Amino acid sequence: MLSQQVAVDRVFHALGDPTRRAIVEKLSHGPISVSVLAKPLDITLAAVVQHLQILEESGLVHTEKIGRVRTCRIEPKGLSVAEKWIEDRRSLWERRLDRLGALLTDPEE
Amino acid sequence: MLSQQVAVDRVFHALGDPTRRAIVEKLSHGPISVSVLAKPLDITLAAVVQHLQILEESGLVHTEKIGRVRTCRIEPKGLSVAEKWIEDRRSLWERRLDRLGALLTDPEE
DNA sequence: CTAATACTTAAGTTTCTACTTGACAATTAT
DNA sequence: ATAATTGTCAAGTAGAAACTTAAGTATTAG
Repeated sequence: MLSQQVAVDRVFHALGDPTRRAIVEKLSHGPISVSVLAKPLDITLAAVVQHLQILEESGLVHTEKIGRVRTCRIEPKGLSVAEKWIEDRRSLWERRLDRLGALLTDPEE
Repeated sequence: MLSQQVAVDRVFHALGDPTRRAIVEKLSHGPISVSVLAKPLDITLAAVVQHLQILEESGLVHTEKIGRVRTCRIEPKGLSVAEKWIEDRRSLWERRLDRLGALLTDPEE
């Protein structure tokens, strides 16, 4: 069971790179092979494969090799790790503002 | 007017670093000064200031100096840039699955 | 006035990351 | 069988990023 901390680290590290985000963007339109993925990205296929490894380890992408073709698709659970982290921060911040507002309009402590 | 593309790049780059995420986490509990922020992070104050510059340029954090103390607080708009990017990917992916499901259960094209 | 606090800035170091090259393996097409 | 396609792997390189050190500035406390 991978700690949530580590999962968050990996997901945000993965999304920190613009090329990897471009890959996720592409895959959000549907699954495609590694070479199709690589074509518009002006880096070598080997570099794309390295990005895919990071994306897969982070849980953002799932890949499956059939014959000589590896097909890649988005793993929505990966994205939700990042989404949850953000929402948690926001909710803490907003709760704090609420408490502060309550204290200002209704100062009974 | 900062292009949305650049904003997304900066925000995800900023969130890609664990120390900067720790800073955002701390700040989500309320505004604090640079030195208070630095205390639990075993890096020098200078390093923290450098992270804060990146966080501020990305729009995730706002700081204000009064006297000799710089107070830092979260800027929720920054987080929403990241949130929106994620939600956009997810919605594309889910729409695609819907179309696919419709085609399977109701194949009239 | 002096000392302590709270940063700020610049420069240098180290560590990490993305990328390339080149050789190779497996699968599919001719 | 041979060639083309699709991807894999390891090693090396260049540039970016994180961090430190050291010296300096502005503000506040004693």
